[in-house]
Amino acid sequence: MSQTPVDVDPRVRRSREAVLAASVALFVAGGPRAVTVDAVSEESGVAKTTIYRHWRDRAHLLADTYRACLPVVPVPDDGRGPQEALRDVVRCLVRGMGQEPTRPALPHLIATPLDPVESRALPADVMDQTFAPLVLSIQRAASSGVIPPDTDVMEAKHQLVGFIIMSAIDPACAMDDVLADRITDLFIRGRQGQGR
Amino acid sequence: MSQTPVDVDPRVRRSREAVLAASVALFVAGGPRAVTVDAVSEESGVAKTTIYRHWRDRAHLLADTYRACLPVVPVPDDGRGPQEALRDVVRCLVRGMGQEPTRPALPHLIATPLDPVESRALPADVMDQTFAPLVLSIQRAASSGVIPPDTDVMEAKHQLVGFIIMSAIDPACAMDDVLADRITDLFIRGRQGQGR
DNA sequence: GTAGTACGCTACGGTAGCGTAGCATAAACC
DNA sequence: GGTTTATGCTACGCTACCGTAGCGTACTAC
Repeated sequence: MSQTPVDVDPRVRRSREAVLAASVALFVAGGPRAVTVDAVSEESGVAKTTIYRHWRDRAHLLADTYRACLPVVPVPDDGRGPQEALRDVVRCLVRGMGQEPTRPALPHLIATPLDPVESRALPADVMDQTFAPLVLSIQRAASSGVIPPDTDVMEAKHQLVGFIIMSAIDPACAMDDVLADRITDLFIRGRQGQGR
Repeated sequence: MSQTPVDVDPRVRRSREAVLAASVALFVAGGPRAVTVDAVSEESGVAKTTIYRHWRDRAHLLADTYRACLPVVPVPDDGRGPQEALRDVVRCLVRGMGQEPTRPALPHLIATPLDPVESRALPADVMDQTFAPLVLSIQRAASSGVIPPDTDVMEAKHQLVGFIIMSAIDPACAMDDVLADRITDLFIRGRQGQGR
């Protein structure tokens, strides 16, 4: 639903894109609560009735808006070894989280799925998909010995994701490869020491 | 405003506590949006008019509700050295974040201050106060050499806070001293290696 | 050029929430 | 016991938002 096909009536295409752009802007600025159909209509210049011709109700519009705010992280190619793969994923994640519209939307991206009202049309695991490549990389790093083989993958995920997200929430923080590599290094070094 | 004095009309005391308990429950269950004056009135059994006799408007009620959801973390006593002080603070934080009502409210605690509508009566730095003792401990750890003296304190804060918060958001995660100490150890060990 | 279709506009009905007014009741204080 | 004060109750007016209906217009495709 987020991907509008190309071979479609250009009017439809235009409307859908305008609506989604407006709703993303509103979500970023004010969270799910700000994404009202009336506000989206006003902001986008698309009539409210037209919005309802493309989305069943507000919940479905919000679901697409939510997805549009998430960064796309490619699965690691693993060609140059597990450590480099992990490094690449963290870089992508840091860059993705640092970009518009993800960065300013981040707190809302976290809270929305927890809201029983706002999350009505949201699949439970939308956010997880974003971090799936990271989890994969952690598993590979563990099974290849870059970090201990008995590493608790979920714990490691919390460690990395938490670091990244908190950095992204801090507006003073530069979300670049320097930070990404630092996050990766601190992570690996902490786990390479003795003990589990 | 969150602390009702003891030497006050017991009716006032009762009303305030019932209202706050109800609004916290609603906030936990559904975020700031669920904290409507009507819902709080219904849930608490306190008349809406009475609520407005104690809180100027909904925004002020929500501000007190928000504060009531934050854990209180004592400043480290530093008697047994900076490393143990850091360990203690992380333990308190992990325990605090793992408890009701903080844990289930966490996503909303993060998102609410970012919402221009909901945060109307919220001071900008309410959340920061919760982590102030941690920042202090990190600074002491740095100046005493437990971690490198040129440590970026804010970065270290993101690292620790992120880890803790992500763990608390995962309902499968046990928020106990074992986890706290692991977080501290991974943190210190990662920073003790060579390089900054 | 013509048929089909997407769109804009206006006007609804319904609901939920905010904050207030006025008055009766019950509890606390002395 | 009598006064003060907090509370409960009902009923408002106002606003914002949801989702729909009907009709005329403009664009697209062929």
